Amino acid sequence: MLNTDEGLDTQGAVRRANLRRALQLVFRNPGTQTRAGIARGTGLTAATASSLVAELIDSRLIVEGEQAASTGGKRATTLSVDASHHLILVLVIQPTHADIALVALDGTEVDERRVAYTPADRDRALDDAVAAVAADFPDRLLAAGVQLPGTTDGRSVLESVQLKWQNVPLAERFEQLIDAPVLLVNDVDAEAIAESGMDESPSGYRLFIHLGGGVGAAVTLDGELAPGPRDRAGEIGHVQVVYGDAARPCSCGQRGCLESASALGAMLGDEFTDALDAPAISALVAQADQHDLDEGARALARVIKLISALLDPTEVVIGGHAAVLGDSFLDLVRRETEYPSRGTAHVPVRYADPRAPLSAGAAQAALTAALGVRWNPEQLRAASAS
Amino acid sequence: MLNTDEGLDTQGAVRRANLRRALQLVFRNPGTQTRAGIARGTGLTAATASSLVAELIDSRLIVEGEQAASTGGKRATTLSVDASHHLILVLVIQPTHADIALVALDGTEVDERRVAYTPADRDRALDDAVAAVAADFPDRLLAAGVQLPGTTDGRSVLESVQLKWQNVPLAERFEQLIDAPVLLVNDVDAEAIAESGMDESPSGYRLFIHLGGGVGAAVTLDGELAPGPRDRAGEIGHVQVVYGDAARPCSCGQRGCLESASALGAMLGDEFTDALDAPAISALVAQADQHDLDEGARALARVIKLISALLDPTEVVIGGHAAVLGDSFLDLVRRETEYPSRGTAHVPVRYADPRAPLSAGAAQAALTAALGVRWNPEQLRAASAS
DNA sequence: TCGACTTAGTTTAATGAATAAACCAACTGG
DNA sequence: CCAGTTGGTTTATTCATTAAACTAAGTCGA
Repeated sequence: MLNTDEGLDTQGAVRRANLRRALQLVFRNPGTQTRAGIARGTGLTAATASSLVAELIDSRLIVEGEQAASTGGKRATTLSVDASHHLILVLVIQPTHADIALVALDGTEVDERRVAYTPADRDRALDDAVAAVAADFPDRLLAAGVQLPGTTDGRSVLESVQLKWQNVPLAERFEQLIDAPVLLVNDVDAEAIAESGMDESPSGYRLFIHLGGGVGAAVTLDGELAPGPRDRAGEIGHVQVVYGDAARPCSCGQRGCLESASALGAMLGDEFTDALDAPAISALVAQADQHDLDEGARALARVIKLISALLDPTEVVIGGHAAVLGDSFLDLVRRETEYPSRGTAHVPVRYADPRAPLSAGAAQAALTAALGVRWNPEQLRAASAS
Repeated sequence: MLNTDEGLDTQGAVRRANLRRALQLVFRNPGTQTRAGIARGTGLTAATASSLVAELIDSRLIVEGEQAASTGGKRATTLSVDASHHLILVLVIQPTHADIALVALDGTEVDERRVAYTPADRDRALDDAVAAVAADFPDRLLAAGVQLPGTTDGRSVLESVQLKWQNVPLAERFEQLIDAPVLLVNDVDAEAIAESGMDESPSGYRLFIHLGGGVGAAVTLDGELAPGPRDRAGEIGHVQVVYGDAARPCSCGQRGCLESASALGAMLGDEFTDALDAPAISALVAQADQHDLDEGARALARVIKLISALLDPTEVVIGGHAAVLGDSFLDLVRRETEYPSRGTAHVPVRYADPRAPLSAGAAQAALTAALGVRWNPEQLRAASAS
C-alpha cells in the first residue's frame, strides 16, 4: 500500500501520494483532523478524502475519534493516529549492548529491551533479539530503524570503527527476520533528525553538530536528512581547523583537528567518556580549564562559519552532551560566529532540545521511509515523558 | 502542459510526469530515441509511449526523424529535439552591459545580442532589450534564465553589490514582458550547473568553486543545484581560513579571508581583473610570486577538506579563470586535500571543463525549470563550438 | 419554533490516463 | 516464402479522481 515506495507502476502512484498526504495531515493534527480538513488541506474533493480515510482506517493507520464541536454545521468526526496495531522497531546498537524500543504510531514506547553482548557473540545476540521481537509482535512490525555509530548508506554498514564492522549488509539480514523494511541510520544523523522533529515546521538547511567523545555533523533539509549519498558525510572530526603552535596532536595522528579542540574529551580532560552521567560531566565542567573551553569554542565556530557561508542554514544546533557546558560556552561560540563586517546575517546557534528520547531519530527516519510521514512535535515530547 | 509545475490538481499530474520522462529520454538520446525506446525506458506500455510522443510532437518539443536501421523487425522512427520553434532566452547581466542569447532546444544559439548601459539607464535598457526579443520571436519563448552576480531566490535579486540592487523582483518584471517563466540564477551557480551538465550522468554532491576577482562556491546534487533556500548560500569568500601572521587584510575589513588568499587578484596581483583575456592572465601567472600561489592553494584546500568531510562530494571542480594557473597549482591543492591518515577517501579535484559556453548554465537551469529536462553533454559541446 | 443557512460526509455518473490484448506493418533470416 | 521479431496503433477495460446531487446534523435569527 503506502509502503511500496516510488514504484515504476505509475498506476496507483497518485493514490499512494494522496494517501501519504492524507496520513501526514492526521499525523500533524492528531485528534483534531477531520475528513473535511483533509479535503481542504490537500485540495482534493471531499469524496476523495473520504475514500482515502476509509483506506487508511482499513490499514489500521488511523482511527475515528469523537465528534468535534460544531463550527456552524454538522459536527465532524475527528481522526487520530491508530496506536493500537502497527509498531516501529528501533534498535540502537552500541559496542557492548543494544537497546530495543517498540514505538507505536503515536510515538509512545510500547516495549523496551536491552541486549548485552561481547564482540564475539554480538551478531548472534542481535539476530536472536530481533527474531524474538518478531515472534512477540507477529504481523505488527511496520518498519525498523537501526541506529549505530559508523557510516551507512541505509542498507549496509559501510564502516564502523567502534563496532569493527565493514560492509555489513545489516538491513538485508534483519529483513529476513522481521518482514518489514529496515533502515540503517548513523547515530549523529539520528540525533539531528530527532532534533529537527522537535520543530513544528522545519524549513531550510539545519546544521547539527554532535559534541561528545568525538565530533560529528549532520545536515537536515526541511526536517529530513539532506538528500544525496551519505556514504561518508558528516565525518568532520578530523578536519584541521587549528594551525600553528595552538594545534594539538589528535588521536588520528594529525594535529589541530576539530576533535582535538572541541570534543568534550579535549575540553574536559581525558576523564570524560560518553558513558558518564550528567552530574559527573557537570563536575568535570566545573574544574575544566577555561582556556581549553575557549579554544574549543573558537575551533567549533570556525567550522560553523564556513559551513554557514556555504549552505546558509536557518539554524545551527549543538547536540551530544554539549548542553552541560552551559551558556558561557554557547555565548562564546555565538560571538565567534558573528560577522564583524558586511551585512551577512548572523546564524542562530543553540543547544539541542534535550527532550527527544534516544530512539526518536531512528524511529522518525523509519516512519518517514515507510509511510512518508513526520510526527508532530507534541507527540515526540509526550513520548519522551513516558 | 509540461510547464504547469507541481500543480495541486493531482489530476494530470501523472501525465505531466510521464511527459517529462519521455521528453528527457529524447533529450538524452536525440536522433536515436524511438517510441519503443521510450516505452522500455519508462516502463510504460507502447500505447502510452505513443500517446506521449504524439502530445510532445504536437507541442513542438520533439520531431520525428529518419527510420532507424532494423534490429530484426520493423524499422523504428527516430525522434529528436525540435529545434525549430521554442527558444530559451538567456540574459547575462553584468555591471556595464548584458549579453542576450537565444538558445534553441538542441542547444544551438539562434541569436546573440549585447546591451550596453550606464547604471542610470540600466533598468530601462534591460526592459527594452527583453521586450525587443519578445517582439522579434513572438510565441516562441519557452522560458528565460537570467544570470547575474548576487544572491537570488530565483524570483528576486536579494542583493547584488556589483549591480547595486536590493530586493528587486526581476522575474516578475520580465514575465510581464515575455509571457514565459523567468528564473534568476546566481552567476557562480550557473557556472556550476553548466559544469555539471558536461557530465553524462552526474550523481551525488559536487562542490564547485569559482576563482576570479572574488571567490564563490556552489553545490550541485545529481547535476542540479542542491535543493533548499539559496538566499545567501555560496558566499564563501569572506570566511576566515588563514590565521596568525600569514593572515592578510581583506577588502571586507577582516583578515585571513579565503578571498584574501585564493582569489586570483590575491594570487596574481592587483593588475588582475575578471575582464582580462586569457593571454594577459597567463602573463600575470608567469610573473606571479610562487609563495602567493602556494598560500592560495593551501587556503583553498582547507575549505575543500572541510566541506568534503561534511558532504562527501563525488568531485570538487575549480572554475572561473583558475585553469590558467596550470597543473602545479592544481597539484598543490590536491596534495593538501589528501588525508595523511585514516582510510578516508581522497576527493578528486579538477579544473572546470572550459567547453561550456557562458550562457549554458542559465539556459540549462531555465530548461530544467520549464520542462524538467537536462541537455545531453554532446549537445552542450556542439552548442559551444558554434 | 420554524426556516434559512452551514458544514460534514456519502453516493453516483462522468472523465482522464494508464493498461492489456489484439492487431497491423515492416523487416530479417533460414 | 514463411516463421519469427520488432515497431507501432487500435480498442476495451480498469483505476482514481472529479462534479454534482444528496443526506445528515448542526447554528442562528426572526
